[in-house]
Amino acid sequence: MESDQRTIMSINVEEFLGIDKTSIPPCSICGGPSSGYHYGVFTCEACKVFFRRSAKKHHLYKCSGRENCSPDKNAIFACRFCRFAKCLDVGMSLNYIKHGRYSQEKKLLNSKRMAEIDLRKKSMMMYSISPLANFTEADEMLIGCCNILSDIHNINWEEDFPHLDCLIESAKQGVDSISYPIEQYHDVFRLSGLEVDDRRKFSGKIQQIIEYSIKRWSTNLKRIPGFNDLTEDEIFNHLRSYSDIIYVTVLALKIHNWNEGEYLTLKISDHNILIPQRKMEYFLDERDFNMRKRISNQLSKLNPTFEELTLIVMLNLLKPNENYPQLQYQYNKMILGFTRYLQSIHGNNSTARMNDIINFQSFITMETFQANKWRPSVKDYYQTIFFSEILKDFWFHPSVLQQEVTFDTSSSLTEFVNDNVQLEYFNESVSFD
DNA sequence: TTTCAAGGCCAG
DNA sequence: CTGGCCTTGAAA
Ligand SMILES: [Zn+2]
Ligand SMILES: [Zn+2]
Repeated sequence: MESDQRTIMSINVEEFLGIDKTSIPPCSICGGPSSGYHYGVFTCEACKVFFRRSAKKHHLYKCSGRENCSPDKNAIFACRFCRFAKCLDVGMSLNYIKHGRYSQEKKLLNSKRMAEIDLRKKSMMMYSISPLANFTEADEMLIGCCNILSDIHNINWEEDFPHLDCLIESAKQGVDSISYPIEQYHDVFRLSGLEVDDRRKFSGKIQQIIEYSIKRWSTNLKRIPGFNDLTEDEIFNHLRSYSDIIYVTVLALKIHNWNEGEYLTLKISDHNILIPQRKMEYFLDERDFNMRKRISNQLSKLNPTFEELTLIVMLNLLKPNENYPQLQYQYNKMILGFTRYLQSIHGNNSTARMNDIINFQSFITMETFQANKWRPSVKDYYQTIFFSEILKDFWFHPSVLQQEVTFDTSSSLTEFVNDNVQLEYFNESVSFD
């Protein structure tokens, strides 16, 4: 009954998607923000008044260059000759003046206005063509990130794990042997160093694969612009803040599958290790166990495509922070590329889908935040079963457990933010303290 | 009524 | 001359 709805972040997705109906094409002359449709063309206030004055008085502008000057980065057109020339070229005309609100049926303009229609088309083309360069980059970013995520999981098992059969067999034996609750196992081990079952046979083998996967993440992420000047250690450090996101990919790619009856299925190459839930409850901390199931449930509701999965991952990994400000640009590209992907798949419903995805992403952030409260208490046990130095460092490094989870309003995702769309989290039973 | 550009005003 | 802001009035 108590539907736990939280508004952690409210965002105007319309604006974020750049499909806000009130948004106006940029100034066709200088590229700055336009103030509307002036003399037949979308222009800014400055270019509007510049054109009017220039067209009314016959100014004899001269170009000191080669009559092909462009506005500078601040959208300031230094050369009057070229500015006026561009106005004419784009089709500004004192004869084309519009008053009042826009008509629903501009297409029914009479033939006398055909000239103006052509000019308008021209300006509309400028509007739609100029952002394309950015879009191309953004699309490439999305495709590149998808490829990287795919490459990470495209493992040549024969080459990298020549004795995989043995490894799997041993892991299965370990699973079979699990027969005591964590407390008993851990108490006995702590006091006497004895193991009441062979769970370390399982975890020890699995940790080899996890370590190997982390390595693959680090090396492949290095291919992303923004990461390529970082060392692999730096990427590793960055990555360990996002182990829950990595787990999302593990679930999404069905490497872990909680949805097959009483078993958790662990898929490694073409081997399946079936772990009865009861044994899993003996193996994982209860809160950990429950969290993983919750994530699994939410994820199957979302049922993301591979591209969407890529976005969820990159939304986290590329989140700009003070250490890596260079990620900002890549992050923006990613979001733009993904936005276009969503629009091409869902059309008008892309906003709703984007909401679902952002909700899911925030759900994960919230889970991580909650989990980091209890994780220190299970550190001992987990470091017993996952004993390699790399994994100790990865899961239980102090910086991971102490990290703040912020829903910061300065991220570029929320820069586009406004408070029109209320996001709803957890439409069912997930409750926090 | 509301929307939206034209043109005036004025400081820089 | 430039350009932000405001008033005015046309059009839907
Ligand atoms: Zn302009
Ligand atoms: Zn010039």
